[in-house]
Amino acid sequence: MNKPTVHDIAKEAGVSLATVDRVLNARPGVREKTIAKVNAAVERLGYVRDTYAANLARQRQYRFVFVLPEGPSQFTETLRAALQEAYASQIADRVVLRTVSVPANDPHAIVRALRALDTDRLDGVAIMAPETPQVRDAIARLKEAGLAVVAVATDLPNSKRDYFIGINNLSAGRTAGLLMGRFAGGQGEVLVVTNSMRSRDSLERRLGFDEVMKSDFPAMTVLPSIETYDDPARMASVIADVVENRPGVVGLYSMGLGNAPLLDALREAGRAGDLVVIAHELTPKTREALQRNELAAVITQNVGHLVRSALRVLRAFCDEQSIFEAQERIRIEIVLRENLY
Amino acid sequence: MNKPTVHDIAKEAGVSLATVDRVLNARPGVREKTIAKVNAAVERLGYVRDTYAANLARQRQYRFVFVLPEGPSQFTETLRAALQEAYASQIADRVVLRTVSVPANDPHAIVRALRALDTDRLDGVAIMAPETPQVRDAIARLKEAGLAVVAVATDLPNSKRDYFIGINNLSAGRTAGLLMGRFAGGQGEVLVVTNSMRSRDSLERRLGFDEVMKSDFPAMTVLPSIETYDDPARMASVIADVVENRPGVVGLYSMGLGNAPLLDALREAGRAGDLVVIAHELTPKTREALQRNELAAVITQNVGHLVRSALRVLRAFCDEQSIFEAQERIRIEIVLRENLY
DNA sequence: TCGCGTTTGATTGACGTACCTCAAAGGCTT
DNA sequence: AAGCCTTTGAGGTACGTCAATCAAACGCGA
Repeated sequence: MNKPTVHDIAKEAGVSLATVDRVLNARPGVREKTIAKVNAAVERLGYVRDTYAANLARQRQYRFVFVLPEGPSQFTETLRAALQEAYASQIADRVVLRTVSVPANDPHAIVRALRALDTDRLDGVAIMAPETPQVRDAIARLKEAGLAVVAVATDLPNSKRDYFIGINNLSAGRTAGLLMGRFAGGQGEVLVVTNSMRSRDSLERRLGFDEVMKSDFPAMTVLPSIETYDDPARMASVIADVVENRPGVVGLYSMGLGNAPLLDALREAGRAGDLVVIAHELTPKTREALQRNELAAVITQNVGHLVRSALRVLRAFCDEQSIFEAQERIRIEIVLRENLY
Repeated sequence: MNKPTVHDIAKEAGVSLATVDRVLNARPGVREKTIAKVNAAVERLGYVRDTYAANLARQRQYRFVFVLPEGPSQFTETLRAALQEAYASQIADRVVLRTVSVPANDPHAIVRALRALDTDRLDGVAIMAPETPQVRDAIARLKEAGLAVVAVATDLPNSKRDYFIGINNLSAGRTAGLLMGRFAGGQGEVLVVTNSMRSRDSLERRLGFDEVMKSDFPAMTVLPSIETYDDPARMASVIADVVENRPGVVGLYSMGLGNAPLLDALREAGRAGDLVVIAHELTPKTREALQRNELAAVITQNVGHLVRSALRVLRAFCDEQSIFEAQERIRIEIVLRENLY
């Protein structure tokens, strides 16, 4: 009735414990025929290795580093919090975690941080950073040293990272487009704002947004993207301009970070709740705006999942195990006033 | 640098291993002062018990049973699949799982199944069943026997269950209402269908739907709920009636199970893609309908989360540990054509 | 200072797996 | 059939924790 152990396998297969061990751990010196016998016994008894006992015996440690952008952004802050939480839970079993902060938009600093990692004392790295040629090289170095490398939130598609954990920004943009079109009734102009179009995320979101607008809501006009460069004053003037000179604007899509200034500017201009406003990332600010009907929808990803998934995937790569894709797929979540949780 | 063990604690506190063990496992025969010394050492070194080594030594087994409605419903089928998956993963470490199927709408059979459970050979039960007085009593018996009991997907609010894992159906209905109102443009009539209004889920969803319709979209009219009793013919005639005699109907909200007949009937009537149709539960059928624009939105819960959460919560109750609420909260997910994953 | 009960220490053997060593048995070639 | 290499067996130690035993030290009142 109880779970079979290696001893049961040995008995069932009619071989010694040492042989079972050799087979299970793919050590050499066992005849094909014997291997088959052991595997058959494993099948018959439905044996599954107790990974925790195994890790205990093996004294396995997973030494991971998270390289994250520094600075007081809501997103990275919640990410850090989620990391803390995950570290305290069972998911971080046998994991030793460290975080390294790097200036968000300084490619050299990122590269320096990646180079500074002691690859001998490390098993895996999770990176959130924009991709540059130097970053690509630094990642190649990590891979050559035999580390597991995953990109988190922002993909590094052209580097040798093992896996990307995050949402597809093209789909996120398409989702925003579909929501915008349906909420706005398929008529009118839409303003698109972001802090910077230099980020791949914004580019991809815009692309997806436009695709859906064009195919599904041809009667709507999407205006060129406006960049605010994290400047609240610029944001305020953009909104003021819309209110005064653009009566045809019915919707506003905020693709990037910095929703707080946007929401403030809208409230100031007296247009909050009047336009269909769609933004990304669920934060205390956007949450409040949803509740006040100042935001129509927020498109987001669950940061807790992001972190847990990163840890699972890093471990899987370290153990050369396969990944259960469905579990690791990060969902594009749509949050309205009523499903704020 | 390495994780501290009980040995390190003993050294740090200047006591023996046996004493550390007594303190950590709350065994008697230790002076208050010594307990404090040990706890201080635990604090200082940041010791965390290796739960897996502990479970290994303790030979801990979690014997759980899932009581699920039988019959070929898409929802329970995906639930069973998710359970299989979870069982194969790390989450089910030291868990021995069994499922019991009961006829969905036979309260007596459910009670019989619950009574038949051998409480001596069981640590926890997860139940998905409608609440009746007899079910309440049966659950009280399980609790008296010292088992952990959680309700899954359908709450049993008046019984002694330890926890409910699932979405708030009032909020789900409100979410549907908000989507319906915005998608339909705040004008026209809405038809509401369900297989049966006798289920608490349908009642609560309808309540939430109406609340939002009334407060946010007063210009819309919500028609009385129509019950189809799982009868495709009845569904077809309902749809035919709408198409012929109800030109004012712009939206359709399907609250319950049985979306397949609904979608078939709509397609037959040539109105697929014409009405704003909102349904619950993501299945292959609803997924396909989203892709064809025959469904505007699906409101769903992630069944994988549901199952994993149930396992985690059952374990937590067995170990008298606290629950990390935020992780166990099941989200109301909104799925459109573009975020089908 | 004796005796008694309480508190502490020292030690041991599990749990399921990994990994190592040494010896024995087996098969193959010549 | 001897010699050699490959395969297998037997046994041990370790991992971190639990749980138990028995002995030793301690504190306290009389």
